[in-house]
Amino acid sequence: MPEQAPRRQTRQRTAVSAALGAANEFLSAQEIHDVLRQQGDRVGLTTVYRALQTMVDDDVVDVIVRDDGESVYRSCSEHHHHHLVCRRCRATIEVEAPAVESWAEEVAAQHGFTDVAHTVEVFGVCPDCA
Amino acid sequence: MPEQAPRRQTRQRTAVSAALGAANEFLSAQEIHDVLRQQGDRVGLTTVYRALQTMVDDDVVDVIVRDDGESVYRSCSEHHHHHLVCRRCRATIEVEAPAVESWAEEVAAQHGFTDVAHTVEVFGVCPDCA
DNA sequence: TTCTTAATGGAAATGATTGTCAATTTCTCT
DNA sequence: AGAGAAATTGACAATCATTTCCATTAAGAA
Ligand SMILES: [Zn+2]
Ligand SMILES: [Zn+2]
Ligand SMILES: [Zn+2]
Ligand SMILES: [Zn+2]
Repeated sequence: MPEQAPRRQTRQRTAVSAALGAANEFLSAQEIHDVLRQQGDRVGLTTVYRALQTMVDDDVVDVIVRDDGESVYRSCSEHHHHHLVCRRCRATIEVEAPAVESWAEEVAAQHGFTDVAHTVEVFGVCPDCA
Repeated sequence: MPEQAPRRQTRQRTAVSAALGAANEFLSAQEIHDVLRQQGDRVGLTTVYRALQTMVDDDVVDVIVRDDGESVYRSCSEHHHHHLVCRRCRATIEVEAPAVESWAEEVAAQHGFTDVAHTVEVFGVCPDCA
């Protein structure tokens, strides 16, 4: 039973959530902040970071860390999935990976590992960008 | 034919390479710098960063970005592989993932993606730490 | 040995993220 | 509606890994 922290509904959180919902790609906190500013939504950058953090904690947003170390966020479906990301336009498709799930379990078990988790991302160039 | 950049053999690069070779785990640049200092090898932190970067470019070192955005490095075998990492002691095992390789190809092809790459890491608690 | 140029390293700069804390706002209770 | 406790906000400072700068050093070819 994951402790439900109290979450108050504020203009700022609604704005961040809406911005993420409108995008199909992973966005950084700074990018979200920029989007909001251009829309006229005045939200502090610190607040954007905090809103994203709570959304990640609540499992309503996925976060991945890019090669350059910057974290990027995306509104995703709730069931377990992975991502197919275009490295040109950053369009993102959620994909299921049953073969990977079972492989991860298997290889972990073979080596006696417990409490297993895994990260899987696929990158490429999408048809539109090719 | 990947352009071979000229690489001079220096005391510093040898030291970094040796430190990585002696470790079984992923180490950050700072950690490598600390290890060298404790051994009496005086190497500038900037130089450690540069040595690691060239090694990554030359494909003799693997790098992954941790959740906190810090890059960590490890001397790995040359063939394509993935990692099973203990989140307690950080012991690392190289693993093959034929099922994952074919799945990645497949899912990318299904969506018309080309120039495909992927990242796969498995985390857990090793038998010694359990 | 001489020379060209890659390599080094200390300090300063960069840039994302987090900490601080007073002011504001949400939401419950009356 | 009004009061009050507690969560939230936001401007600014602080942190911290990594990069940039640049003058000095040293590897390797001739
Ligand atoms: Zn997702
Ligand atoms: Zn490896
Ligand atoms: Zn362990
Ligand atoms: Zn693979």
